[in-house]
Formats: sequence, structure tokens, C-alpha cells
Amino acid sequence: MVNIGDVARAAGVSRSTASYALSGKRAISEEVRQRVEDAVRDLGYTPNAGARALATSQTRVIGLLAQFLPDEFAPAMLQYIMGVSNTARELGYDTLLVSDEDHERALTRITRSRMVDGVVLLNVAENDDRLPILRAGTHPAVLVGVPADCTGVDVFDLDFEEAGRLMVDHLHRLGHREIILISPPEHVVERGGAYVWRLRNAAVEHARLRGITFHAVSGPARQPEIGREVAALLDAHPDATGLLLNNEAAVAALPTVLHERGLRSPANLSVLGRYSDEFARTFSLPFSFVESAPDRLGRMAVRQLVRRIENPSAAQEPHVIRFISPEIVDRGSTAAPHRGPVR
Amino acid sequence: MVNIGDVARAAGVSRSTASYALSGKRAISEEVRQRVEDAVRDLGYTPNAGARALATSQTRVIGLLAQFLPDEFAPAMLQYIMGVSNTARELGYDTLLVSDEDHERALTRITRSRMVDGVVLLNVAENDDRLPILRAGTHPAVLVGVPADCTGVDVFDLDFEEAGRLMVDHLHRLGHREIILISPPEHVVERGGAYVWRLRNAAVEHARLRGITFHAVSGPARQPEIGREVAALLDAHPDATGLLLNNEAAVAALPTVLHERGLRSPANLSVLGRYSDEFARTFSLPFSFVESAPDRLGRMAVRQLVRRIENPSAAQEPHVIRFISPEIVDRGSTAAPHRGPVR
DNA sequence: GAGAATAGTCGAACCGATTCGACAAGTGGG
DNA sequence: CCCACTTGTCGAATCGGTTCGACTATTCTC
Repeated sequence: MVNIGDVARAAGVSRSTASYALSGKRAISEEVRQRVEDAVRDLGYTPNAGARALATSQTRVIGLLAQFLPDEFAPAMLQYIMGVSNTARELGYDTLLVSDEDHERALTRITRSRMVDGVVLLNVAENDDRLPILRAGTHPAVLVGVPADCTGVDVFDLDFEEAGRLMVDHLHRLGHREIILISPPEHVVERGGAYVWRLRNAAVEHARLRGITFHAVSGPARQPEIGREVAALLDAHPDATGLLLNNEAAVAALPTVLHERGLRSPANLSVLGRYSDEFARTFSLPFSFVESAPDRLGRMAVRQLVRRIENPSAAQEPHVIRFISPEIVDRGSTAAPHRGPVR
Repeated sequence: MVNIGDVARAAGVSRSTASYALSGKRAISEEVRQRVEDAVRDLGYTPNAGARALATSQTRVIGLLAQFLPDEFAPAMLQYIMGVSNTARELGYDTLLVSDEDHERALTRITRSRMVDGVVLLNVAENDDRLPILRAGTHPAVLVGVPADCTGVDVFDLDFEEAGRLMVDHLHRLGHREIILISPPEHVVERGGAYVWRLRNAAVEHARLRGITFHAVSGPARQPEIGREVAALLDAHPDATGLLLNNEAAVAALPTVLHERGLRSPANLSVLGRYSDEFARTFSLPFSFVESAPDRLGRMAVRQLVRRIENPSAAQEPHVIRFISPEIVDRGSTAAPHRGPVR
């Protein structure tokens, strides 16, 4: 394998000169710089990442910790991963994907061994066991998802509370007075998935203020159970005219459920979901929804992480919590409720 | 940061002794080994990955090259990634995820800089531009997907030709004599997605031998276009009693299409797809299908890659092309065709 | 025209591991 | 009792970069 010594010899200079010629950290005559670059090209030189990491304590790799939880909706995960990975690459970083079951050990491993310059954590729980490890170390970290204690880390997420209010208000303005909200399974909450109750509580409270009859339930994240659950809910609340979905599996199941009962949206039921544009497109979901923008969140997270990594003064800046504002993508699945029962 | 020198000092031995105590590559007295291990624990020592890579020329990282092509069905990708990443971790490797647009440069970069010990390529095209780069280098590589020229690499894939025959035979045995096959878009073929024509050609040929009227078409991989296309196809071939799907988007669209036209499977139409079990579960697809086993393929690929990396003699072994045999998962969406037209 | 600053280059140290060869002490065989 | 061998340890070299300090030659300033 060709190393910088070979390049230096071919260019007739010392190793240090070759290094400076490539990094530009000291003045080098144009002529020498050219010779070095020619040598690099001729020999096909690429710096050894390990050696460089050893010398500079920088790896230009970020760690991406993504857990694949059996009852969380998997396809959404890919978009976060893509957002992170693509953005990292644009900024000159590679992505080390960690899907280890034991995230705490994995985190310790990749940071203490200095495999990465910083980490992005997905699927952050309210009391996430990974956070103490992070705080004990010195690596910058950015979270997607909001823990109870945000000290020492930067946090990005959709504003789920605002999303809850937005969804309720949207239906309220159209005239709906009885609404169902389907959330992810209760054990997602127990595991610390704060986005579930954030949206729910805000929605419940807002509905109360507006005088709306509100049924907040959680449903399984798996087919076909969720399909049956959705059907049962529609039966149980025949007067409900609006359906809010914070459960992607429920969204995926809904078209079939509606078809089977001969219901149409928005004629018989106004439907408003919370998921990503990509998800909607892939499955041709005909429902209006609040965009959850996983790619955008991934992008913001990496941008901030790289700032912290590269800007020594940024390390001193206070940590940020940034919520992106929910926006409704109108697909025409909401309308004023019919007067009188249509189901 | 604590290094092996600190450990050695704490244990009262030399650095080399500490190293040997931890690696076990030379005999070390039980007592010293214990002291070293205590020191490691007390100080929280984790070897520096860069330094180790430099010294051993091994990184214990594998590269995973996954392209996210705009018209290929994305959710399937996650399962390959999970299969690879989880298996790698089980075998003691981390995964560097490369989603760079420019895969060729990315491949050169991660191999020549020795960031990885080997690579797994997903979504391999028939004349894949990444292969020459691989052959020019010395890193072991494993592909998922079959290129025209397999020299120098190990290859794993579903046996798509056998899958095509299996699907045709399955319907033929039930008595079907007119069948539609929907493949991915033609430009997937043009880009080198050999699995498309492999399955199609085998199916066409097999249908010819069996005297079956066979309509092989390609459809878009996007909603809602694919839904319309499927509907149009059913209209265009009213006598077709069997539908084969090698296009995941078409599968996702089918339930709605069937509902809209009041068709039921298998009463009016026998349906047989080709996708993964996970995909079927997530979207509650009620169709029988040939399991494409992305997790299993990812697992096999990594196993073989690690064998090549770790076993110096394995490097000499001839390269393998291994096809996994397609198997039908029966969901009851195929049956004997009705006599006479039912649609 | 002297002294200071600048440009351009080099040698050597360093980052943190692994590993080779050397060596001392202990063990066994003839 | 001597020699060969094994066991346990250490010092030093090495992997391939980066970077500091030193040095020379040139340019600038007053």
C-alpha cells in the first residue's frame, strides 16, 4: 500500500513537506505542491484513516445509533438513516451505523475507542440510558427525540405538542365535535417514547378547551391487529366524525378498513395522520397528514453535530432544543362533518 | 484519554506485557493478567481504534454500500441493512454505511484509506461500475445481487429464475391458463437490475412450455401510477385468472385496486407476489408470496465476508455464487380458477 | 545596509496500539 | 551437572500519518 513516504520520495521532498503540501497548513512553493499532487495521482495515494485518526484525534466518522424496536414502525427508520447518512457525507463525514441490541455498550465502545467524532441518537427515550454515558464522555451528541433531561446534548424533534393542537384545531374549525385519536401502543410510552403522550396530552387538553368529545386510545403497531382495532373503534364511536392517527401502522391499515365497511373519506370520516411525505407517497395514502420530516430532522441533527465537532468555540455554546413546526399536507381527507349520522 | 501505557503503569508492568495480557498471544502469569484486567476496569480503558488499525491493518469494520435509488422500492432496503448490520455486530464488526451518490469514489475512499476490512454491496447491477474498483483493490467483497461477471467476489441472491418457474408452476397446477406478471419499471432493467429479467424470462419460458397465455408487463414503482396501471391491466386481460407480482409497489397498491372493483382473491383472481415476510406483515398483505428473505441474504453475505477477512486461507478459496431457493408462503390467495368469466 | 519578517523545507517527535527479539528464571532429560 | 526448552517479561521497532521547532534563503523596512 502506498503511503505518504512513497509520495514524498516520488516528489523528491520530505514527508513533512508532502503532508503540508496536501493540507496547505504551511506555505509551500507552487512547484513543489504540483509535484506532490502529481505523485499522489500517479501512485493513487489515499491517506490511511487509522494513522490520520491517531495523529489528529479526528476520524471524520459520526456514529448513528438506531435501534430497531420490534413494535416500532420500521419503514420510518430508513428515512432518518438516509437523512443522517446523506447529510454527513455532504459535510465530509462517513456514518458508522450501530444497530447493536446493547446500545449502551456500543456507545461506550465507539466513543472510547475513538472510532467516531460524535454521535446521533435516534429514537430517544424520555429517560434514555444512553445519555449518562454520553455525558460522562466528551463526544458531542445530537438527539432526535426529546429526553426528560437535555443537558449536555443538542435536541431536535417535531413539535408534537403543537402537532396535537394543530390537528385538533383543524378538525374543530371544520365543525367536528367528536374525534378519535389512535396512538402507538402503550408500551412505547412506557419505554419512554415521549412523542406519544406529548401529542396526545396536548390534543386532549386542546379538545377539552374547545368542548370536543375526544377518545384517545392506543393501538398495536402490528398488522393485522391494528386493522381490527381501528374497525372496532369506528364501531364503538359511531358519532365520531374525525379520526387522528399518530400510529403509522394504523394509517397503513386504514384504507382497507374503510373499504371493507364501505366508508369514504372525507364524506363519512375526516382523517388526519402524522407521518412522513415519503411514507405517504410510497403507499399512496390518500389522507391529509402532519409531515414528520424525518429527513429534515436527520439533516438538522447532523449539521449541528458537525458544527460542534469542527468549531472548537461551538463546543462552548449552550445546547439547543429545536422543534420543527408541524405543517399539514392537505390531501383532501378532511371536510365538514355530515349533519346527522351517515354511518 | 487513558491508553495502554496508563494501564501498564497501574498494573506495574510494561506496555507490551499489558498488551499480551489482554490479547493472550503470549503466556502471561495469572497474577499479572489479573492485575492488568483490574487496571483496565478501574481506568475504563478501551483500545484506540485508530492505533490498533494502524498496528494490525485490521479495523473490524465492514463497509455497506447501499444506494437509495429514487424508483426502487425503499422499505425493502432497510431489511437488508438490518440483516447486514446485526450480523456484523454478532461477529464483532461494526458497519460503515455508505449512501454516497458517487459509489465508485466512496468505494475507493473507504478501501484505500483502510477504513474497512471488506465490503458488502447491495443492489448490484449487471455491469456494476463498482466491481472494477473492487477487483483492482485487495479487499474482500460480497455482493447481494448478481452481476454479469462474478470473478473475484462472492455473490448471494434469491434464485429469481427458479422463483419465476415456481410461481408459474404453482398457478399452472391449480389450473390457470392465462396469467399476468407485473415487473418493476423497465429502467430498472436498463440500469442493470438483473433480477427483473431473470424472473421474467424464466417465467415466460416456463409458461410457454406449459402452454399458458402469459402477459409480462412492467409497471411504475410509484404510487399512484402503479395503482392505475394494475387496474388497467385487469381490464385489458379480463380472462386472466392469475396475477404474479415482482413489483412491491404494485403489491402495496393491489388491495385498494381489488376493493375498488369489487374483486376478491382468490375467488376472482389468484395472486402470488415476491417480497419479504416483514413487508407482508407490516402492511398486512393478504397474498401468498415468494419470500425474498433480505435479512437472510444479508446474514449470509456478512458471514462469508467475515470468513474471508479472518481466515487467510479462505482468501484462496474459489469465490462462491449462492442462490437461495425460493419458497412460497401460503396466505391462501391462490386457488383453482373459476370456470367461465366471473369479472 | 542592518535587522526583522517571511517563505519554504526538513528532521524528529508524537499519536497508541502490536509484535519481534532478547533475556532471565525455572524445568526437565540424559 | 549441563544443555535444551519453556515461561514470563521487557525494550524497541513499527504502522502512517501530523506538527513543532529549526534552519536557510529571500524580501521588506527604515
